[in-house]
Amino acid sequence: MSHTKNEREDGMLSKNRKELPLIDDGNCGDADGGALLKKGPWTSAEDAILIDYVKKHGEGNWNAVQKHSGLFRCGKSCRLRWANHLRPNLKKGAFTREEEHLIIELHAKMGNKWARMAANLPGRTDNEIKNYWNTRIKRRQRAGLPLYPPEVCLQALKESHRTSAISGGDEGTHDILQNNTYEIPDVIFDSLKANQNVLPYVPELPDISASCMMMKVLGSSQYSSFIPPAIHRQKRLRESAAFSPGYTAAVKNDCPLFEQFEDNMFDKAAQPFGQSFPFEPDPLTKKSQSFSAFQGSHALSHGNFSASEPTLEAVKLELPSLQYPETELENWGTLSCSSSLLESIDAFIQSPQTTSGVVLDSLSPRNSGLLDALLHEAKTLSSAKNHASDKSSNSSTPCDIAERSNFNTCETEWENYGETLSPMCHSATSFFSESISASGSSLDEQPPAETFTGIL
DNA sequence: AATGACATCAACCGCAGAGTT
DNA sequence: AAACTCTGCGGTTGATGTCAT
Repeated sequence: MSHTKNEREDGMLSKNRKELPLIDDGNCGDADGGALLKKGPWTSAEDAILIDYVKKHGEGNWNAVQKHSGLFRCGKSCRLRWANHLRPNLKKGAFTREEEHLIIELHAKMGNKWARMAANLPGRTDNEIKNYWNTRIKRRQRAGLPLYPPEVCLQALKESHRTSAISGGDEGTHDILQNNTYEIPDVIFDSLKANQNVLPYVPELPDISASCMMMKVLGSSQYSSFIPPAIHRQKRLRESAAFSPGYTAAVKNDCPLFEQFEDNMFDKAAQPFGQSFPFEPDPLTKKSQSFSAFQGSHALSHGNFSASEPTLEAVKLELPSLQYPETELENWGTLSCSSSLLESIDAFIQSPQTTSGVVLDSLSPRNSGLLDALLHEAKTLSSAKNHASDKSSNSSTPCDIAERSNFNTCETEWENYGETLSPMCHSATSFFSESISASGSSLDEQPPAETFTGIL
């Protein structure tokens, strides 16, 4: 591929980029003694030089390449070219189905950790995976489909329950918070690797570590106050900002109620939390920061949407992702769980924990990611209003609650509650409803109707 | 055939962490 | 301890290809 392109480039130095090859100002982010460095596509001649250099000197010390080889490329560029195109054992061509499955699994676990994902896909580069995922995002956004198959989401929910049960509270969360690298246990990857050869996908997913999803949530400013100082503030801001523009636009357009919520709710909601409310009370930035709470609540937010690709349908179509089948990957297991899962969400929303636990809970989103983040948000908001009601047992899991929940009641109450408060009134139920109306057009992305009848 | 929208890919940029001086 | 360098990562952009109209 790259070769073909290079050959073409060699033959036709036509368009501006080739006629006037971009010359770096000399630093390429690095010191290089002031030499003019070329940018833009690599030619096969340059490739040959680089390959030759690496053969002689080995990888690394990329900044020395230019000095020793006469290649007018900065070290970064050389490293990238080598890593993505020239190094041996690179697998070219489209991803196989197995690889696609694996990428989805890995992304559910890790988020946008392309390099680490690449480590689990021999011969593939982080750039390839990243491109694949971004393409997938666009494709599925357009089709109104979730990024993650329900199985992955369900596993996340299960994981969250298990983690909660084991940690008996927020300790586990704190552990994870402090371990901001959110390492995935090797055993999980071992499991993944073991499954690599038995794909197409088996519903019996390896343990989905929801912590990664949570960390995506934590990347948002909502939880920035919980992230230990070890995480660079700039990075936190960057991460939280990554999704914000599109999301903000999306909700403002798709969920007009949020305008009211935005203006009124956070003042109200913040009161019970005092200074602990996890937003910076900067009046100048209040809007965006406040909104980040919801941005953060969407566990799929960070990493699933490119900040450069804000789409209006993103939120309403992506939020209920766990309700959609991955028709593209039809083996993602049964969806029978989805409706109960859905009910669980609404039921759990409807059954906030005791007031005494509210503050603590609000400060400690459990490490289940997607679903718990959603639930956590809902609970937090619900608690702001629902001081008196302590209807349900704290020990109830969403699943337990779901079994005895009244779906309609949930929805009604949320409608009432959310009328002036929250985009989450569109959450769970409403978002799902909206999403259903947006059906994909392409064959592999068309959501099967039967799935939705089970939900609604 | 022309055109525009979308998809794909390669490459760059800025940042952060680790290592070194 | 501070400054510097190298390396790697993730986000983003731009060029090109492909497809539909």
